[in-house]
Amino acid sequence: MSASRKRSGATSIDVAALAGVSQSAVSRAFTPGASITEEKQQRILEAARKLNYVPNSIASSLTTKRSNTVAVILGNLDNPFYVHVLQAFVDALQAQGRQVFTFTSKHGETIDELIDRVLRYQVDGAILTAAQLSTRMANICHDRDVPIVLFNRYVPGSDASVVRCDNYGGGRLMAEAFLAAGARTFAMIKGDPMGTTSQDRVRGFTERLLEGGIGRGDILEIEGASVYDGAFNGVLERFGTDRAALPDAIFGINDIMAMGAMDALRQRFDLGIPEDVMVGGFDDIPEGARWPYRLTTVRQPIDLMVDATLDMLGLDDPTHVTEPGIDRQIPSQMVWRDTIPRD
Amino acid sequence: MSASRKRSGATSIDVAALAGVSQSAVSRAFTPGASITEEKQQRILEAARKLNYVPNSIASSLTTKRSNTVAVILGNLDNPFYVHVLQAFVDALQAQGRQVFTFTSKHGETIDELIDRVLRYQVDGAILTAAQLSTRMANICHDRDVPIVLFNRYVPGSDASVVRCDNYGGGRLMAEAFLAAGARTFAMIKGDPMGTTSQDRVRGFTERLLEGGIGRGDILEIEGASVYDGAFNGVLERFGTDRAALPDAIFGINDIMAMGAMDALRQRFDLGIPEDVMVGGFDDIPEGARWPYRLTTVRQPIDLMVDATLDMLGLDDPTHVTEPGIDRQIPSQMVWRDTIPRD
DNA sequence: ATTCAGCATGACTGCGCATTCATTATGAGG
DNA sequence: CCTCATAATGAATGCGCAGTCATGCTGAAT
Repeated sequence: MSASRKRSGATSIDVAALAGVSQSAVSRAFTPGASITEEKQQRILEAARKLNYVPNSIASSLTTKRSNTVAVILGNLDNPFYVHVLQAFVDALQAQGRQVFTFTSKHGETIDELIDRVLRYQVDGAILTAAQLSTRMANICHDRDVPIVLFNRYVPGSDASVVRCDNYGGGRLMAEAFLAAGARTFAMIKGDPMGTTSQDRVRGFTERLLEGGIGRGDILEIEGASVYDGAFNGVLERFGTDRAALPDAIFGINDIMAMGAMDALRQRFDLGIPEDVMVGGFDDIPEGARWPYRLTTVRQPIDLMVDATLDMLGLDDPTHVTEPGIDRQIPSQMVWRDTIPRD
Repeated sequence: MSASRKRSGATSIDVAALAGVSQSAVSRAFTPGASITEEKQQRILEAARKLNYVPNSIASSLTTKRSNTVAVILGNLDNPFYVHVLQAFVDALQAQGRQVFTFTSKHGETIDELIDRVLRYQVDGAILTAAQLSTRMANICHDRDVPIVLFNRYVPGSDASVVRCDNYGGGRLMAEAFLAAGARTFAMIKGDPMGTTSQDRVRGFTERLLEGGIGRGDILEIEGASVYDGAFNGVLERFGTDRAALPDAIFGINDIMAMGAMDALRQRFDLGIPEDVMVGGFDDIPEGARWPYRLTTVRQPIDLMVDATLDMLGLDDPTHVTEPGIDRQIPSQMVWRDTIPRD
């Protein structure tokens, strides 16, 4: 047991020697559909088992130029929605025989440095669920034939591929739901001001309210930083103890913030929801469906979005050409539960 | 432009040609501490930038036999605790310049098949936060010098390295807390019956209660499947509408189940916590600290556990020998909040 | 029996880089 | 000004595997 790391293990040559065949044969034995007799393959597999041989994907990637890995780039996981997204991607990609590299954008790191790290590992594709993509990096990835799909975000004016939920339309849906329930004064808990997702939902919501005859002054905006605590504290700070200042309806730009807002309303004001204030969310995370919340929300169909993303990545199609600028919007949909009265 | 995947990009040879140096020099330019003049390095870096050159880690790994990747093997992410664990590992590993392969054990896949997939990718180490490890696979990994650390689980009788919280002791702590608060009848919401973590907590809890003079008959056991819904439904089913059957105290073997139990108690019985029933959890996830719960719990110090795990992996120490059978237990600790009365 | 298609097989090459080795350039000390 | 140690450099090699190519082999068809 030398103290030096050898990280050796048997190679295909060792297996070949033991099985009395060529190295090529070993390679074929581990390649589905390769030209090799059943009997010889069994013999090789047997030898491999004896030697605890495991094919070296790294070496394999070097010749095939495909690593069978995909990068999933995440922000933080404080929003459960992205946990579900991650899980969905990992499951779907593993089912395709691909492994997932999980990247998070480190504090103080630019997106370009991040993508640089990603590219070094020769991923077959990258999915961005956080951070933006610079034009320069988009070009580099394009040159290298590494498809990139932005998940639920886009860069205005860029021609990057994006899959997203109809955030604008979803915002409108929520506004309609509130209006139908008779609300006349509103508050929005906004997320990351840089996020296009948040912006679109805000825009859809606001525009629909204005169309419904609501005055701009009756639409409050509260910063929520896209996390539970941000919304909880945002509501407390905004309304202090001034119960009278509360609007008829509060729209949390995502479920986790809507939940934070609900908790704040209940704790501070002991408010009834929806009797005293209605609340709406966005995402439809399972957590929001739980009893203390029973949140009425707009669903982002994760599975459809994930499927669309993988499809757009085009990993299995050798003739696939990543057409630039495809922007696939998956329709959102109201999910009625108990936080907005319905007829 | 061709439809065929080339996945090319410039290589170190291209850069060398442009910069008018040898390929070796390019390699050195990208290797911190290598022997190269500042001026030449700058020239090379400049050429690399022009060509959009990014070093190929795959090729590099082939010669160095180190991939700078670590596998983190997860079960499902329904328990937020493991989300925080994942995040902690990703952050810590990225800070070391390593990338994370995220694996989940697929339905119907044996752990051996999983480890096989992991090994193919030549990870420098593996962290198991889910699934068990067979002796055979432990041996293979040992042969190949791939360190494995079990996170919060162990295989009795095996000599795998493990880092875990003092689950047994934590169970005892919770029992003591309940006893001190005057509880005499108890229920436990148990998690995965196969999980050593769950078993240890149950054992510590039960033993301490028995020592405290509680009769076995006064300790109910409820299956909770380690998830919120399991606990929520488990409580509803167990107690039906029979409020009188409720114990003085309920121990959720992890926080998310304790939260499920609390919601069930409040919804079904409109119970006051802790006035009518006390509740304790385990993990100390941030979600449990939120207002509607304010859960008194036992903390698993994630950061310490993660540090210990990485330390035990010994990735940076070339002389590191993965000693078998090290079982590092991190002390757990009571976190008092509002679900158990305290003097 | 002869021919030829089609599969099975092994020798060989190269993927992109790090590393060794031998050589040359540089600088410190006498 | 010379010597020797040290740094800098490039040519060459090999990591483990998948492909390519040429050859051998089997069996069906003539």
